[in-house]
Amino acid sequence: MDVRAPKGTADMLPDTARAWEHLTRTAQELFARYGYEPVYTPLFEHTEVFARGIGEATDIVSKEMYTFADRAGRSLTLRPEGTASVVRAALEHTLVPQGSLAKLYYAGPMFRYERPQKGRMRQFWQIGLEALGAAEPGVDAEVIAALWRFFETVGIPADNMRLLLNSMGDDVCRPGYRATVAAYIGEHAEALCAECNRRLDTNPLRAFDCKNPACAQVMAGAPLLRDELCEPCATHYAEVKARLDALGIPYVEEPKLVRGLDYYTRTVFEVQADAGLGSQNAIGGGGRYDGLMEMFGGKPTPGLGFALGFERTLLAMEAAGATVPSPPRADVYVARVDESVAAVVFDVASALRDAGIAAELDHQARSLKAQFKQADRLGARAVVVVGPDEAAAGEATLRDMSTKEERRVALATVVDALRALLG
RNA sequence: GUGGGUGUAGCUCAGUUGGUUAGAGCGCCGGACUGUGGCUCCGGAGGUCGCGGGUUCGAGUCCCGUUACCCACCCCA
Repeated sequence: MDVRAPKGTADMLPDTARAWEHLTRTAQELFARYGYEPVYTPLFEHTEVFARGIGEATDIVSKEMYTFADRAGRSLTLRPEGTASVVRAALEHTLVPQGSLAKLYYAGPMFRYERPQKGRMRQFWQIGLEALGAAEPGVDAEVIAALWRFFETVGIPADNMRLLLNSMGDDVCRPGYRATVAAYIGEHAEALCAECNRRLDTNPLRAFDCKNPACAQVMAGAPLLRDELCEPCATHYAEVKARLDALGIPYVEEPKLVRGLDYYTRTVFEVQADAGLGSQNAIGGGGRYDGLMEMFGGKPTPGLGFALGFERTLLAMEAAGATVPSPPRADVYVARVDESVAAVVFDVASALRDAGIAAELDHQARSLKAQFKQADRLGARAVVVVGPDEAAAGEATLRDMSTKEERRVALATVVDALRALLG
């Protein structure tokens, strides 16, 4: 049997798992302050949820989904992102009745069949947040602020990040702009790569993302949506920027920022961090999707959200020297001099644990010296030693690891004595 | 899907123009007048040299294939 985890997946070993718990805990505390509540949706959905929500022509749907048939023949897909599922759940459970606002966040694994590289896995972990029901620009600023503050909170300095911002317009102004860009591409077909030409019909705006130097040069001269937004979109965009300015959150307007998921409208944003990352430098991103709920058959409901990548965030944190808290693994180590007192030691450790004190003991009949070394490694502040002498007297020796002071206490008072010692 | 790089002890890596029992550091275990830590010293365990062919008297060292991982393109968190 091959014991290696499947390509593109990774076991979250203790250090990484602790980091994940730290980030999710940080998200819980921070997002709660912004009024968001947790939500968990299934790891797989009917394929249609993603196919229609994200867009048939997108890379994610056309070539990166883990799609399979279950035993009853249903076509299911492992979620490649979280927004479509949350919106589907909001529709199913009417989380956004007329005039209300649903503020939700989630955390968990996502799946995309891609070639793994630095910061890109087939199973990767995201924390995301969605605000459904509000069209006002203030929500855009709130969501972006939550994302930005999250990164700052986990220790990525603002100087190491940059927030890219753009508006993609809406149903009123985007179609016209799209046609304009398509026409522009048509005029410069000769100078553009095959991929850009191929996307002329499906998604011409993606040509702005093309890293082919020739394409980039041509697209640099293309008309910008920013200059052709309809009045409402232009006003909305200006308002979002004003709110961000007021919050003191720095952003860079990036007219060429075009997200790869079809559902985005108006505000789109991305946070990039260079230090520690490879070419996958987007640690978080998102945008507004005012037409998504309707696309699923619901009433027109505005909304927006973001997702941030756990693995990439961790890389950026490490590069910034940010650390994950790692509490001592044991407050107390209960050591035994020989096997004759194994039962006594076990009882003492159990009593400590029942009393809420993290206690560890030896299970391998190791030497006392080895037990002390272990106590040291675990960060134990005290060691309780029990040997034949102590056992015979119904006592234990209690050693304060920092002062090296030792004293004998009755077994019955060990818990209280340690409570006092540990403070 | 395309391209490049790398696969030697648990981890990070050395291994000379192919030549006898494959090494180091860290980690782990044990010991330093035998019931005690963080330092130091000593000792020990631990390796199908990714896998399969081939060349050769002889391959970790050369050739071919294969597989895994890494990085990049692409795309995205």
